[in-house]
Order: sequence, then structure tokens, then C-alpha cells
Amino acid sequence: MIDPQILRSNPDVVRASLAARRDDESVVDRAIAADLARRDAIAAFETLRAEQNSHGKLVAAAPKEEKAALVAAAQDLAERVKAADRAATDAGEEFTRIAGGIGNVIIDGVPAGGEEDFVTLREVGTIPTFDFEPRDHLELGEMLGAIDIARGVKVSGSRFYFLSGIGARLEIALMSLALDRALAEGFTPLITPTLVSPAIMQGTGFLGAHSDEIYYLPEDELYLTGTSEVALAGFHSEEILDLSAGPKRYAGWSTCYRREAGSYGKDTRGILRVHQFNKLEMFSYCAPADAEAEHDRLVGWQESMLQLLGLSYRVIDVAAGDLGSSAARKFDIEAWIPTQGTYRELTSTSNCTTFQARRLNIRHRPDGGATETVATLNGTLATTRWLVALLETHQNSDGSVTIPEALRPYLGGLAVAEPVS
RNA sequence: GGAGACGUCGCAUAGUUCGGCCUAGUGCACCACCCUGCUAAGGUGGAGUUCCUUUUUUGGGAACCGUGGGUUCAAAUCCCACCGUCUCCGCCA
Repeated sequence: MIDPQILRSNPDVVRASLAARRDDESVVDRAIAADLARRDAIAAFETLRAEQNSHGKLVAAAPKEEKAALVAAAQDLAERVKAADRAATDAGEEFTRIAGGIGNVIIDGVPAGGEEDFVTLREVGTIPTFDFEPRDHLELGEMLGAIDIARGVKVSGSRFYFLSGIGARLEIALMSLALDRALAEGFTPLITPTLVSPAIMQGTGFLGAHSDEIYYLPEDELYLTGTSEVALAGFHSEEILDLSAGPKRYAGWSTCYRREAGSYGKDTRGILRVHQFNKLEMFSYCAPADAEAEHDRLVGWQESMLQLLGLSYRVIDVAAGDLGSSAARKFDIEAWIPTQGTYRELTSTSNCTTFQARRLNIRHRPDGGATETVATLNGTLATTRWLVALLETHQNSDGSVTIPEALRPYLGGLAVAEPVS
């Protein structure tokens, strides 16, 4: 939810943000009108209510013989109070409906435009070259006995898979490495619920334009989360946090579920785009003034993971139109995938400023003063998809894969994963 | 799944019988000040959240007693539904 204060005091900033997102700017005027109507309705109700309250005291104090007359006089007032209350509630809902459609105000410097309009901030690492024809991750995965698509499809349908043997071990190693890195930075680890209530799903902003991406269990009124961000954001909902010691950081370990609706025919080979995967997610609650610096810190930790794994990557500043409604800025890190000859997204880190926390009602109390909505940020530290880049980047001509040093301690010292005959 | 009890301003509790004297009392913890060599104790005062408002400052008003409805001139209090917690039983392990 956008800050109504910004809407009132600085509508042009909101308009510029909407323009950069290629969204309809006219919603700003409608939201401002709805905000005015809402405040008028509240004021009207409160005046009547105050009148009713003081009248109620008269009735209570009046001698018996006068009560009947006073009660009769109050009946009309009660009727008007009820109507005004309803009007105020309706006006409030109308404002929420309109303002709720406005995406977060982007941060200065975010490129305008759509998916193709990102800006590359930096490219890091040497793009790997091979003196043989490199195999793609699925071919390697099958040679190593690491990935079994056929049986995944047999059991659950398309875009499902088994990780087996070294594949399963690699994923656990990757997640464990990420967790240890997070712990070293002071993150609190959380294993999160992956089924959440509609209120939390709504609050985190996932029931908007992309709600068809989400699995829903109508019998139980629960959503399967596509990322632990949902549970991590809900973790402190309706709370006032103590941020005097700095940001509160959590590392959420969970399985993630995505319907991948509308991506038929896209990335159908291998495990690049699947319905279920595991992810270690960083989540940070911090003071709004610290949010941009925290965003850079999250990217830094992501980059250090990719460097440890010997992957070549680029960091991009995602364009406004591709941000999603909650994010004010988003950096993606894309790793080089040799057989595709291109970079593919491995991480995404968003600064949601106060947008998400306002809906979830998460605040803190700077310097013991008035409460202030916190900023929330999230970012990937490891996912199943990383195996794609890992296998392809470190493959050898015989189909074996060299394990990056950083992962070896988690694999009993294994240096090379060999094909199974 | 069945039966029962409960949900109050950070924590603990009073208030619900019988609606109005509840702008929710008390204790603990908290903050400021006072007092007494120090500490402990004691005294005085303060303190919740959200919203509205032409409050310059000191303001004014409204809402919030798990959530949402209802009855009523008036609801923490009465009625209904839902959510949650606890106890017992059943079921599963």
C-alpha cells in the first residue's frame, strides 16, 4: 500500500513512478479524490458520534420520568450515526481499492520501461570457454545420476523432477553453504510454513496481477507459497519491532511452489523452470532510511555466494515496469549459462521500502519516539536453479563436474562428481 | 471428530451475574522527578495503538476489551458466527 501522505503531498512523484512503470497515471487523481471523500466521511461520522456519546450521558443521568423523552430524541440520531458510519467505512474501502492498485514509488535511478529495459550494473567473472562441445545441465545431470525428469513427470506431471544421488547432495550442500554464510552475517535461520492464509498472501502483495501463479487449496483456504518471502514478511506482521541494534535479518529455508501459468513451452528442458524447488531466502526488516544501504548489502552477499561457486554473472537494475507492485527497486543477478550462451536469473533482491510493511502493519519506534513503518527487503541466497549454472560451468569433457572448493566440505571433500556408468 | 473452559491497555489480573457511575480499576515492569551516605525501600507524576482535525505551542475529537456481524438511545458486559488457546475423550503416530 502506498503512503497516503505521499499521495497528498507529492502526487507528481507518484505520477512519475507510474509513468516509468508504464502504468495509468490517472489513478492518482482518483485516489486523491477518494482520500478526500474518505476523510470527509470520517469527520462527519465522528462529529455525529461525539454528539451521540454526550447525549448518552444525559440519558444515563436523567431522572426516570425524563428518560423516555430523551431516548425518543436519540433514536433519530442513532439512525444518522449508523448511516454515517457505513458511509465512512465504504469510503475507506473505496480508497483502499483505488490506492491499492498503485505500485510502490520507484527509487531514483531505476530505469523506466519494461522487461528489456534493464541496466547492467556490472559483469563479474570470466565467461567459461570449453575446448569441447559443452553438455547442457540435463544431459550432465542424467550422466551423473543427479536429475531424473522422466520419473518426476511420471509421479507428478510436467515440470516435476527428482534430484537423486549427487544431485540431491549438491542441492543440500548448496543450501547448507548459503545457510552458513547467512549465519556468519548474523541472520536468524527460519524454516517457514509453505501454506499461508489469504490475509498474509494479500498483505505481501502476491494476490495482485500474478495471482494465477499461485497454488490455492480452496478446501482449506490456504495458499502454497512461491517463496518463503511470504511467510518471512508475515512473521512480524502487526508488530512493533526494536531495530535499535540494526536490521532484523532472517534466512528462510523452504520449498517453493509455482504454477508457471502462461509459460507453456518456455524452458521446458531440465530444471530451469519447475513447479517446485528449494530456496534459501534472505529477509530484512530495517529503518526506511537504511533500506538502500541494506539493499546493497544483500546484493553483496549474493555476489559473494556466486563468486565462491566460481560462476560468471552480471548484476542488473531491473526496469520499473518489471518490478512487481511491492518493489521500489530490484536487482537481479544472472549467471552465465554456457549452453544457452546467455545470462539467466539466479537471484533477485527487492527493496520494498515501506510498501509491504504498511499493509502488514509492521512498525518500529526510532529513538523512543513515534512509530514508523519499517522497510522490508528480500533476496535469494541459493536455489535449486543454481545447479544449472553450477553443472554447466564446471563440467569437463568426460561429463564429470568439478566441485567448487567452497562446496566440498559439504560433500565429504568430494572434488569431482563422476558420471555413473 | 466429541465435550467443556477461556480470550481485557507490555506482563499479570479486576470488571461480564443485573448494559449507562468503565474517558476500563489494581499489581508488576517502564520513564521522569523527589527523598534518604550507596543499594534496596518509599513518595509524586507520566505513560498504549490507530485515525480525523484551520493544534503556531499547550490542543480537540473518534475508534480499539480475539475477529466480524447483530440487538439497543447506549455494549468489555446481551445474542450469533468465526478464529485462537487450554483441559478431557476419541482417532492417528
